[in-house]
Amino acid sequence: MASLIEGQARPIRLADIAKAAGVSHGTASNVFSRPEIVRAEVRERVKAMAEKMGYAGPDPKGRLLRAGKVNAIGVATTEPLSYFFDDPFARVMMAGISQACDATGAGIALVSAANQEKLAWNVQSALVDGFVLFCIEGGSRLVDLTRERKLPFVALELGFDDETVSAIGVDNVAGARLAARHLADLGHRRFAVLSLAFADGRTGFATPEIVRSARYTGTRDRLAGYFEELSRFGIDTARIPVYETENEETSTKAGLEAIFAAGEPPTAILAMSDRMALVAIDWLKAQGLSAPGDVSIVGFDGVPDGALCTPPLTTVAQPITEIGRRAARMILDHDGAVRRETMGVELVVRGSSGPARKG
Amino acid sequence: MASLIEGQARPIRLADIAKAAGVSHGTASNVFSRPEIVRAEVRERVKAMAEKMGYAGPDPKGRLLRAGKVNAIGVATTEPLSYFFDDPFARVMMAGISQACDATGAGIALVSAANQEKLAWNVQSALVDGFVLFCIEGGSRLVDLTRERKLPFVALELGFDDETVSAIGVDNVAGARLAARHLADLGHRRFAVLSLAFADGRTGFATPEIVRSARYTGTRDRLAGYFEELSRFGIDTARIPVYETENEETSTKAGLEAIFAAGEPPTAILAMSDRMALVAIDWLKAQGLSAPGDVSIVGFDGVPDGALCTPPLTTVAQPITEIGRRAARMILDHDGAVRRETMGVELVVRGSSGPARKG
DNA sequence: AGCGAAATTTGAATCGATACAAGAAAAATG
DNA sequence: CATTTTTCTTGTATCGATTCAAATTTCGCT
Repeated sequence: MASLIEGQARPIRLADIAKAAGVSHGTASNVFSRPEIVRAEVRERVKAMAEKMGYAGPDPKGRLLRAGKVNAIGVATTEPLSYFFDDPFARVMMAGISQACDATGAGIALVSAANQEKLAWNVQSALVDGFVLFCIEGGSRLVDLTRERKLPFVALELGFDDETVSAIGVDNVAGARLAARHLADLGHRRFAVLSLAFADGRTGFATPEIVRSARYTGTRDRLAGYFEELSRFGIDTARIPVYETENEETSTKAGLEAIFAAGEPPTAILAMSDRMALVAIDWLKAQGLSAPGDVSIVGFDGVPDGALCTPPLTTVAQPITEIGRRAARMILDHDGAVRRETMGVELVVRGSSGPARKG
Repeated sequence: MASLIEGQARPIRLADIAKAAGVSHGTASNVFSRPEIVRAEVRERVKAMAEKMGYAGPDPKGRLLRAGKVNAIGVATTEPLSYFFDDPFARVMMAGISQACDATGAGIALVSAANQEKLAWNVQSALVDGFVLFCIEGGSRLVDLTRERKLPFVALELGFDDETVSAIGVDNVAGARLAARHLADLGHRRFAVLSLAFADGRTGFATPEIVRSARYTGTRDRLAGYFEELSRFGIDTARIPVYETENEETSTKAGLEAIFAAGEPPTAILAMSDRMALVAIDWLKAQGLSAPGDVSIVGFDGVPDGALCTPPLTTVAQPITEIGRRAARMILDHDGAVRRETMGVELVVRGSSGPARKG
């Protein structure tokens, strides 16, 4: 059976009601966008006609072309869209972005795609005034793609050396040092590192070679911070296993297995993300090991979940919400300048780290 | 100081590079949208010119007007945007919506506003092909506003009698009965209800009068389900306090205080949302009462947080993700028909409910 | 009634692309 | 070399509004 929609040939345009009401395009437009400059009588006549003809109001598609501004910012990632709602880090970040958008009445467009072609298309065709980029796996490609749009954009997590792109991130070296010092102070001497990616698509133990040629400087900086600090305690960092994961469960578990399979197990794990740290806590429990009894763990990020798990996670907390707010504001009040901001971090000591076992 | 942006008079258009490359609009357009039909030589010439002039590629604003389809669905609420990332129920729902969008490559536009005028404007000007409406507080206004756009939309939570709007919800009566029976079976006889709103902007104990004239039929149905079932156990439902909250912390605590201040305290609380149930658990702990020792609690929704808290929450679980997926698909493959779907619910018994204390 | 000022209304131009019928050029065929 | 095909290219119309200078109407006042 034919639906109501199919009945009407095509949607009513502003021009249609203008003609029907016997006024010009311009006046009809004014009735909706600046009603105060139209004579009351005419205004009512046009409105009545619009009502009668079932006019849906000025179509934003038309307005947009004329006005040029969408009043929305795009948030893009190479992950699927559900990442924004599943990942705790992303959620907190989005909350910050939301706050800034709420304050100015701007909207948020979520942009993503599983595969490369679609990502390109989605970034190219997103109706936004600028982008906030979640630079995780594949971040550099995303930056290149976005640059093409010639719209303002901010990369989150400062993962790039490239000084020409605006970015907000944290002091990775300082944060990593905080974590390392905390564990060293507790007497730990045997460490392992669960690392984020140094380059796209890698997984497994990272060689010094890989570290040196890291594309993601954030990862490199965190490792550098760990090592610098541990060196000061006389620890031979060359012997510390560094396992690169994809920051999710499977590869993190693989990393833990590899780390604990090889020789003398660590008494402390430095994880470059809370996500990996939380997986590690679960994994240890499953192995019959206790945290912090047998192994201490310190994460990085400061996601809320870390406070809720058992034991609660010691971590290097980033001001995630504030980063999100600032990123959104950078787009919203964009002035053409490239800005690179570095935020401070804070060590939050909770239950997952404790004194090293004697012996 | 003048920025680079101010330097160039205005962004380069497709027409500009067409002229510069000595081809027509049409050909230039084809170079980008259907490169295969343009002779290789010409194609390269145009592309080179585009590159040289710093053309950002076809502007989606222009394309949109011509094409008509945005390829994005709007998700709207009367709450601030951060609601989508803060509220556990919303998050799970959004995950479902995201999955459907990922599958078809569609984008998601988040629409909201704190105040009424902005809400109207944001709904009117959202660049989307349809809406999914989170009908919470103020949902009916949102529906009215959205209807004006004459775009397909789906109301979540079936909160309306209005049979002309597409909606997806759950069988509230059946779900409520499940919860009530569970507690009655455990021997409870003194109940209290933490209720969602019956109408906008109300808070406090609900009179039969208020219940009768409920605008939100979802709330009414849940209450009816509770009462029907409890009646079968010979419980006088007229004596059960029903406190209407705004489904957040403050008013829920106020409700608990009011309930426990009045006469004989309940041994079981029926909460119409997990959110309220979780607040109740915390509140009881703070009062030195234990759940389920002193008071049993059963929630409604089945958000993941409920499984994690202490004690874990017994609740009536909705298939939230599936609802989200279906809602998004309704918009994505819209066919003009009004659809109203009712999903089943499931009682998930966890630690927050236990046998009633003797005496 | 007549005149200038103020308030409205008009209509063409513009925003930036895509679609398509028709024309032109190149390639294939006799 | 003429003719038919095939492959490209062109130019115009269209998508749906907003803007703004110019034209017109209304109004207040003498």
